[in-house]
Amino acid sequence: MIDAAAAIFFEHGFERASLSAIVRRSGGSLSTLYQLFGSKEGLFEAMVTQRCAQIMEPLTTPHQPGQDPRETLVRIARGLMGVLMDPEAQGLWRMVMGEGIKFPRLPEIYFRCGPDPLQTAMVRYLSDLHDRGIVHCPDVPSVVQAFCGMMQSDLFYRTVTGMRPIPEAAETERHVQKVVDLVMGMLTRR
Amino acid sequence: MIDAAAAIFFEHGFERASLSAIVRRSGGSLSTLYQLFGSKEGLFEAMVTQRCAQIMEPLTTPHQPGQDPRETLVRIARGLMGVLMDPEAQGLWRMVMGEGIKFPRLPEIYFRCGPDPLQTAMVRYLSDLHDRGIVHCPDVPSVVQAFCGMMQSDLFYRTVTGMRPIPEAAETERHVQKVVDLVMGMLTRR
DNA sequence: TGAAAACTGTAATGTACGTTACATTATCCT
DNA sequence: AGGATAATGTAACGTACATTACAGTTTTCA
Repeated sequence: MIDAAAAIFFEHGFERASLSAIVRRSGGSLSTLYQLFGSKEGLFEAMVTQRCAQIMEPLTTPHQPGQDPRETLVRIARGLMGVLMDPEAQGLWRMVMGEGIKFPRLPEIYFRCGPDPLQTAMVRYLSDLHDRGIVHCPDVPSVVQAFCGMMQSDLFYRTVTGMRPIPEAAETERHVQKVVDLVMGMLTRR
Repeated sequence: MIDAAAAIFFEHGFERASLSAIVRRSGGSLSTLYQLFGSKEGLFEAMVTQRCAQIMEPLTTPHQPGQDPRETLVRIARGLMGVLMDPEAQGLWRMVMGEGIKFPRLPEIYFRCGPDPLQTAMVRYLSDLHDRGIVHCPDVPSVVQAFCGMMQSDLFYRTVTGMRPIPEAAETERHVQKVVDLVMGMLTRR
């Protein structure tokens, strides 16, 4: 039933999504829906909570400090790119941005599941590299911020708004390489 | 009347905004609204079109090639930051991201008024500096993308979703300086 | 097996709101 | 001034939909 809710909510938005449509798709009954979630908002929150954890899960994998830094960054960037270009994750993003003011718990859940773990893991990883003298980076948080910001470029915004289709793998890979190049420049320069 | 529509739409979103509320606020009459705009969607589009041009206007100012590059970048970054942290612009952003799928004309209008002019102007400016040997930058578009991406950091996302209040001027200025530092690093390095 | 709990289908209720109709009033132009 | 044009106020219409009520059915499990 949460799957059906996700599909309908992500496609139409909160207000336009009708509970009858969700029930029709999920196969359950309206009564059970109210039994389980209490209200439309309850179902919405439960769905977002579940999907946040599920969609963002690839972003929480820790990084082994022994590997080549560039390869590690590329791996992280590819994982992030995969999430950014996932149609369901894009629906979730639109929900968080569009309904976040009406539902303050949405941004909380989103940041706690996605950006926060990714950024703390990256800060830990890069700080470790810096401490061991492998890279020189006096301001790790800023570099991590820069990395995340650069990943979410026009490519992402134009896709999430439907202005262009999901890009080919080659195009996302080019973007990954470009961002990692720029970040590596920030790490090795003096 | 467009002012009232903007206030109500930006605060509540398209579906939750009621035409009666807009009329009550604007002082006009429901009949005139339909006379002028034809429907709720018509008013919405007219409002977004008007506000896009108005809000994004500071981003379209051209740059004099004679000035110090860093100062120019700081000036651009401050202007962009001013727009990003403007409550009305944030409402517009939420509309474009949240309702863009239902209203494909919204992203079109938005990109044409905001990101597109800013980026082409910056590309022109930096290419000129490169051609004249003032900076070294073989891939200007990527640097411009990086600049725009870094400006829209967590600071912006957490503010636009209501997770934190509009930041103090000192905080935005720190962010401006940090981004410009990183971009200058991309321009001068080898 | 048999009762308790959970699930289902359908109908009813209430409400909010977009949209239209229409009669009335104000504004403009020559 | 006076007719044409636009603006206003109000009421009505229709619809979509969240929510509840209730009676019937299935599942669970001891």
